[in-house]
Amino acid sequence: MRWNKISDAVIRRLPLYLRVLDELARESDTESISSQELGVKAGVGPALVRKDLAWFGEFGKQGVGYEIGFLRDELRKILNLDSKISVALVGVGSLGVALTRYHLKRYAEDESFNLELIALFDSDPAKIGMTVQGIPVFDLKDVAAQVKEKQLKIVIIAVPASDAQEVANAFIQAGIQGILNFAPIKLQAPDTVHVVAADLSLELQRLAYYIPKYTG
Amino acid sequence: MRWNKISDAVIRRLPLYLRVLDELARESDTESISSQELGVKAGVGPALVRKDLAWFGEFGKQGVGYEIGFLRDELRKILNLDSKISVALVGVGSLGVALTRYHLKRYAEDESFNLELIALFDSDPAKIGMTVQGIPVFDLKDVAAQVKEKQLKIVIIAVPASDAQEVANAFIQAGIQGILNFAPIKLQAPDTVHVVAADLSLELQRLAYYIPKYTG
DNA sequence: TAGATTGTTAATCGATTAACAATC
DNA sequence: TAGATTGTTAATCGATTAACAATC
Repeated sequence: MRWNKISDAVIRRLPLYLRVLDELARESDTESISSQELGVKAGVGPALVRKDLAWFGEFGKQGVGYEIGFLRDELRKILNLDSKISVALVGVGSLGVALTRYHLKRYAEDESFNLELIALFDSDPAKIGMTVQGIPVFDLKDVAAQVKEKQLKIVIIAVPASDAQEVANAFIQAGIQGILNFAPIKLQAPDTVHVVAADLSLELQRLAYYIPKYTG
Repeated sequence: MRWNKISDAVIRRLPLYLRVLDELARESDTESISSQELGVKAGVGPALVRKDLAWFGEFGKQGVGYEIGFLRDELRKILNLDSKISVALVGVGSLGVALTRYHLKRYAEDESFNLELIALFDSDPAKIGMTVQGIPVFDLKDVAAQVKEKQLKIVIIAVPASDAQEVANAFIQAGIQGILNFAPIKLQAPDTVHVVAADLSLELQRLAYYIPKYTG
């Protein structure tokens, strides 16, 4: 499936819809849901819900709404979550380990979270060869070989800012497709590689703007 | 300082500019920077840089640009980062501990990261009374008292999704102003409390969209 | 002064919302 | 059939970019 140039604003709402549908499929016994209801649960207007979905096909029935299980399956397909995607994580420090645990928990609990963390990387000889939560830690030197062998598609970067670009380069070179970056720097990458910034400190600094200096 | 209704799109670029200016102040010996150069370094168009800054005042000189140290100081004031803001974190699991370490590192390394983590919370009696990286762990029952006593303004939520809303309610009740939420649920909060979602699994699912099924 | 760059207004672009014919 | 709700087009809203007079 290939659609031409759908806005990122649309794409970031799809996992939100998917989460609502997963929950409904689990906990509700209703068969269908209207754009109105889905919008309320996702925090989005009903017209926007319909417009977002309409980019990918006609999934609803007039007068009825969307069949929950069907729409969930379609969204999984659209998001490439209908088959497993292999994920790596680099930087087995406390953040890396915590993210590994977090990831495994999401994988276990959320049916639509079809991203499987199967390889960790570090440069510390004391860590290489270990397993963390059952996942092996490889030498950073083996990135190229492992990306190829394990068909790794996405890498989570949890190394210090000073190492992040170099590490990213190694994975880009090896043919990774997506990067989730926790280091507080802007990574340079070709247009073919999608980079998502998870920059905690920027978010906190932004939050500070909304804190009135003198409360009360 | 009070400006009326400046768009969130503007606010989220300010910490980015501030980061560039901090780096320039440290590593460069030039006095000033043009909107052109600042834009390149922040990944933003020059006209947008000027428009963003112009919301808050006239900080530049025609024909010259912006004086780096001055603009940095002004941005710190605008973002309320010119004086310390007290931050709490709840959920002293592996993610909470990792975020604590991450936070302390940012605080030590980044001059403009004036958000000080001074209190941790958990409900596990085995953790209450401990310190993590020198920061005390309090009982969740003491939220109200500690928020008041320590003037806590922001809380980082790193508890399981099932507990997140309840925990958020306790902090909201106690008068917290901002929440950074790592739990994979949409928190309900009054308009007076600013909530930022740090939802790792949504970001990864979004990234999956951009991964072509068959590579090569 | 001449060249450069700001702050700001007008033009453009893109995203959201409103409205409604089609139809289940 | 009558009521409800989709998919889609048109209207609105908001954000970014272009252009340029003011001025350092």
